[in-house]
Amino acid sequence: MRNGNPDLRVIRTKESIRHALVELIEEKGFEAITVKDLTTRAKINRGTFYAHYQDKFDLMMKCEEEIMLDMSRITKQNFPSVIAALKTDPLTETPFHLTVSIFEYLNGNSDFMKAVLGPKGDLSFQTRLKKFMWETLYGNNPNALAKEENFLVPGQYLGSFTGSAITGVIHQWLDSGRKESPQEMARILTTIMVNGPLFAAGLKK
Amino acid sequence: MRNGNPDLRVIRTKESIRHALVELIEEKGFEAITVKDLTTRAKINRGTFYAHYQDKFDLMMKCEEEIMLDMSRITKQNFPSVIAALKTDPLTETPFHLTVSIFEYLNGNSDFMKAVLGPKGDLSFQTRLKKFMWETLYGNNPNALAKEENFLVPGQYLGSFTGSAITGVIHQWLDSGRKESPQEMARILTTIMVNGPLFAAGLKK
DNA sequence: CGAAATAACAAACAACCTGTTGTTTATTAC
DNA sequence: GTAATAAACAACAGGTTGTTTGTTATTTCG
Repeated sequence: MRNGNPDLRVIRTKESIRHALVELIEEKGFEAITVKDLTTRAKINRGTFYAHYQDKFDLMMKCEEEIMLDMSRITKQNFPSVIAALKTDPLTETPFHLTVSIFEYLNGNSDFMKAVLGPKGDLSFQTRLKKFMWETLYGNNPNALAKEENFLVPGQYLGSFTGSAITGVIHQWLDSGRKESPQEMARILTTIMVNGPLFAAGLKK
Repeated sequence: MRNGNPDLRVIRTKESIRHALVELIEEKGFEAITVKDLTTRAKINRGTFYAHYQDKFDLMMKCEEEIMLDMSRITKQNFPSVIAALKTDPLTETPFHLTVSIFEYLNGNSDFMKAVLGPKGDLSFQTRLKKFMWETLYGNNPNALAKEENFLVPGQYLGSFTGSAITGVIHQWLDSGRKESPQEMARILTTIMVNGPLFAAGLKK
């Protein structure tokens, strides 16, 4: 770094480390990874790792931060009024197109996402992702949410139900090889959300 | 142990270790716990720990196994035909009473459950719990599930949606202090399942 | 191009955690 | 009471961490 210009060596090193991280999470799980594992796999000196990251947790945090920022950008820039659209009509095109965009983004980052959402991944990231989905759908003020009068149940349970459900579907999609297209996944998710899981299973009416 | 009689010291030691485990998961997260942490907190020698468990993963596994066995027992003994009941009428009393029983059991083991489901908990246990919820509702044969003709979406996404959603609601309940009774939680969960998350939020019709 | 800046390197370190060893102590059965 | 059995223990070797050293290689900019 000099005059704000990035050093090519830094970029190469960081890319190498992050690639090693994804591989190792899938192989042995995040908790079992040692810094030595990462640097051996990335073919860099162990001291170099500590020049860029405090520890493996710091590395993980910075990778996750990038994902969350991207997802926020997609949501807020392209679809500023998802909640409004949902309130007038949940079947409108806006929420559907947002869902397609999210799945398209996940498709491009599937390696990392699959690793951190998998059984050897990072639980705190799941929690953040659930909360993101919750807030994207119902807004980011849980107190206001809980006081909505036309809710049949407390808002917090609606939020946790929905956030977890969406995250669960995303994980299932990544884990089973992304056979469905983002458009198809958006249709599936919208169908369950609108009809409810029991009706979508043919168990109702 | 001799002639099947339990040694009082063993019981004391194990209880002490498990109590320390719950405390430490909430404090620093499972992955950051060392065996030394556990034994210091439990006031036992580190070698003693290895006499009972292979490592911290073995300890965790045995604690989780107990929970899963209990939940299976509750489901299978008292409600052998939840799926049949759901197919005839999801609003029947059987699924509701099963839900109450599950929440009552979770209420009695809330310390451990809250710890392992929390952001510093164990992801593989969440996966097992989701699968358990999935199978309890829709049966334990994913292939048969995917081939059901009256499904509006592929069965695997219905399963992951529902399993994750229920687990998410349970976690929210544990995390926000279990203010609602098991009966009230069963009502909330049943309401969202039957009506769907959007209708339950007043966003539909 | 050449000089200055900076990243990456190997090596070494004290501190810590791990899992195993052989030994001592406590409990149980006869 | 005593022998058998199992739990609890202290000490050890091996590995990881995070940091530091002086040195080399690469990149940036004038």
